[in-house]
This record gives sequence, C-alpha cells and structure tokens, in this order.
Amino acid sequence: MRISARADYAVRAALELAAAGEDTSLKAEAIAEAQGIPHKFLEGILGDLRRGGLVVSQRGGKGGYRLARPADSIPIADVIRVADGPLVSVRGVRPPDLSYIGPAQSLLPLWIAVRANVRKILGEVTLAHVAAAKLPDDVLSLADDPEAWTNP
Amino acid sequence: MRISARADYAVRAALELAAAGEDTSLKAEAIAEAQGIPHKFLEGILGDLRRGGLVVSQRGGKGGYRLARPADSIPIADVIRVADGPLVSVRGVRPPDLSYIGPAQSLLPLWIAVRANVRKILGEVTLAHVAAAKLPDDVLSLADDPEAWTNP
DNA sequence: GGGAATCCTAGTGAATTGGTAGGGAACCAT
DNA sequence: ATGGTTCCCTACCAATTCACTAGGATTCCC
Repeated sequence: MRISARADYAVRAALELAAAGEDTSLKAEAIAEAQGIPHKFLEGILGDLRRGGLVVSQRGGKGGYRLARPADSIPIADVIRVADGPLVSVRGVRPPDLSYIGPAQSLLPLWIAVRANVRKILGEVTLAHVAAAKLPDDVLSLADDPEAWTNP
Repeated sequence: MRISARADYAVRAALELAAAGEDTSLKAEAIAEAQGIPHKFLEGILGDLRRGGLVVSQRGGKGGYRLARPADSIPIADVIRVADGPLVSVRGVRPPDLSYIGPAQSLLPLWIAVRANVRKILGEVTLAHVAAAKLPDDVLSLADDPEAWTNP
C-alpha cells in the first residue's frame, strides 16, 4: 500500500496554506522551499487543488495560493482524492469495482474493510488538526503504541 | 493508497494454494488460469513467495507449488510483504523513516496511525480465513456497513 | 506600462510497474 | 537414460510515475 509522492506533496502544501491562515496567500515557490518540494512539480499539484476547489489562486505581483475554505473543514482525505484520485485502489481500480472468483472471493470484503478503516482516519482528521499538531484522540491513541513505530 | 498488482496477484495465488490444501501442489499455469493472472508474470511472483519461505516448489512432471506452512498460520500481511515489500509506504519509504518540517510535522504520527490500522487487519486475517470465506468478526463488522461500499 | 506571479503546454530522463519471451535446469515416468 | 513437463532465470518491452526544464501567455498590482 503505497502513498504516492503527489499525495504526500499535496497534503504538505495544503498544510502550509492552513498554517498561513485562510486569508493569507503564499506563492508556490515559498511553499516549495518550505517543504522541500520540486517547485514546478508542485505547481502542477496546486493546479489540481485549484480545479478541485480546495484552494484559490491569484496571479500577479501580490498573488499566490490560499485555502478556499476554513482548514477545519478540509479532511486530509479530500486533499488526497483531489490530487491523486481514489483514496484506496487495488491495481488502480477502487474496491467495489473488483471481482474475484473461487477462494479469492472474500478478498473483496477484506479490501473494503481496509478502505473503511483508512477512510475513517483520513476523513476525520482535517488540515487544522495536523497543522496545529492536535490530532483527534482516537488517532493519537493508535500512534501512541510504541509497537506501531517498529519495522515489520 | 494503492495496492499493486503484484500484491493482489500474490494473495490470490496463495489463496488458491490454501484452498488446495497444504500437501497438494498446483502448477503455476493452473493458478494463473483459475485466477486470470498472466502466467509468466505469476511465475515471478511465485518465485518471490518461494524465496520468502511461504511456498515450496517442485520441478518436473508432477511438480508445482504448495504452501510451506498451514494456511491458518500465514497472515495476508506476510504474503504482501514478501511479494511487494513494506505493507505501507509513503513515496517508497516506510513511515518511521520519514521526516517532516513545519506544519507538516504531525503527518508522521498520522501515517503511523494509518499503518497501525492496516497492520491490525492484514496481520490478523490469514489465508485460511479468506479461503474459507470466514473473516474474523471485527473485520466483518467493518465490511458490513453499507456506507463502506459506496463511492467517495 | 512594467514587473511579478500564476498558468499552460511540452518535452526529457530516470525509476518503477506490468507484462512478455526464450531457454536452461531439475524432476518423474516410462 | 531419454523425453516430456515444469520450475527457474535473465533479459527485454511498454506504460506510468517522478523530477526537472523551458518557454510563453495571462492576469494582476503598483
């Protein structure tokens, strides 16, 4: 289960905008430098976020990007979907569109369960949560287990 | 969050072996046909499973592949790791090796929480569970929610 | 108008993913 | 021991992703 560079970069860029405040706009170059993201690559991602309605842009001398809505109304899941497509996919198709035969039939509900769990977390946590370093309690309790930080 | 074709194919192949029984061996071609997997591609995956100690192989006329251990002792997570590397990764690196700065710092515990949740499910469910279509209750209850089957 | 920034298109190269091809090596039965 | 069967290995191909570059058009503020 791989989270792509696009998704990671998109969330980090959105977090910079969240930290700046809803009515402060940042230039793509400033975000790129702050987060160590290739700046032209980031421009393409910010374009996706704009077309997805999550940020608004302004050209010209005092231009830049800012969030289109309050940071506490934007779940991480929304940012990932807009920048990178479906939250969870198997071979590029989303779980309900899969079809398995024989002894693999119960794989479908298994993937669905995994997706439900991922949705629960990424749909609950907002940009405001992460930017303020105040994750919800149920998420924090998952990350608090030292076991969760060990390798395999 | 994408589950690769390799991972999906590997699990499905292992499920065919689990359904066949621990001491019946199946030919790669038979598995490929049963699950609709490109057979030469599958051969490579089965080689990984063999090198990972999950299956044993036999060449020659009555050859094929069979599970190296009982199906109820092989979690799905093991199959995915052996065939496809780390269970969850961000941009190809596993969460504990990431480092974030500024307002993105709390992304790390967030990914850790997501990974912990995925591990919990895929580490608990075994090949025997899926092959017998008898998922554990906690997994089943996640998949039972009709909400979990809807698009975004 | 001029400068500054976004926006759009397009192209390049490396790495990964998904898939194919051919042949060598081992095994079993006759 | 020979032949057929099957695994096993290496190499190759195509598409996609990632990272980066270039150039120009558009829009905005001063």
